[in-house]
Amino acid sequence: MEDESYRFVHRDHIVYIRQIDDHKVEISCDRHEWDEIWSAYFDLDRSYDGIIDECYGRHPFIDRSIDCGRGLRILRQDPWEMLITFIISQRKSIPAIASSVESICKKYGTLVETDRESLYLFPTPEQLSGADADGLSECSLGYRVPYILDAIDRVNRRELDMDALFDYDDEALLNELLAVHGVGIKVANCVALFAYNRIGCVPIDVHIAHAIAECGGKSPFELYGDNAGIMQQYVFYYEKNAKG
DNA sequence: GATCAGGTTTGCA
DNA sequence: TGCAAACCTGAT
Repeated sequence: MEDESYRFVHRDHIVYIRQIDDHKVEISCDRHEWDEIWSAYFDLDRSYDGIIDECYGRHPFIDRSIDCGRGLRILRQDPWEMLITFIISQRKSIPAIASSVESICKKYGTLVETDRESLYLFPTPEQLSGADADGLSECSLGYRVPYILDAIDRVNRRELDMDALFDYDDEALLNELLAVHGVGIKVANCVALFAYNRIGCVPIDVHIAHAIAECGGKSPFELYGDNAGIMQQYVFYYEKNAKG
């Protein structure tokens, strides 16, 4: 934002956070909303320092990634939004993904006025229930349109209950997600990790695959059990941003 | 104009 | 079970 604060949106909640100095931040919401919504969203109950202490020293490539990515956290984002967003993500660049998601928000989502700006929320399954192939095509979704329609249909028919999936174990959760047309193993793991906080799940995209190849073709993530997904995040950041 | 981008499906050994 | 080819579309 222009005043250098960051905006976060979770369902119909919006918060602005601005860093004041190394130890202070300014937060736009009240204590109650912070405790009810944002504390969980930022995964604040989890000690990332503790996880790093536990994991550090097992593999040189991972150690290097941790050194570059210290401070990263896995957000607990909305499952429905993550499902649709990661279906869209396949064979798209990040700017193209953002553009498509923005188009969907603007076309189907609710307009919200905060004291700083107006923006469109990500549409609920109900709001998308009226979407058709022509409308979705206008969001530059290409061959993903029938995938999105299947996801919308499954949720609105209650064949897929995004909230109920919180109670499933990892394997059952992945299987439910994989049943959606256009959802493969990578997208399913992304939703599991970034929406359901399954930090043992490791989405393998081109960057992670490249990292594994650099490790002689043997996945270093097997060394970390339930924390493998967090190591994946450090490696992803390292491969994409910090390397070289 | 060709190639690629945070994959998945489909078809065929 | 395993491996290519095909797939929409915008960016480089």
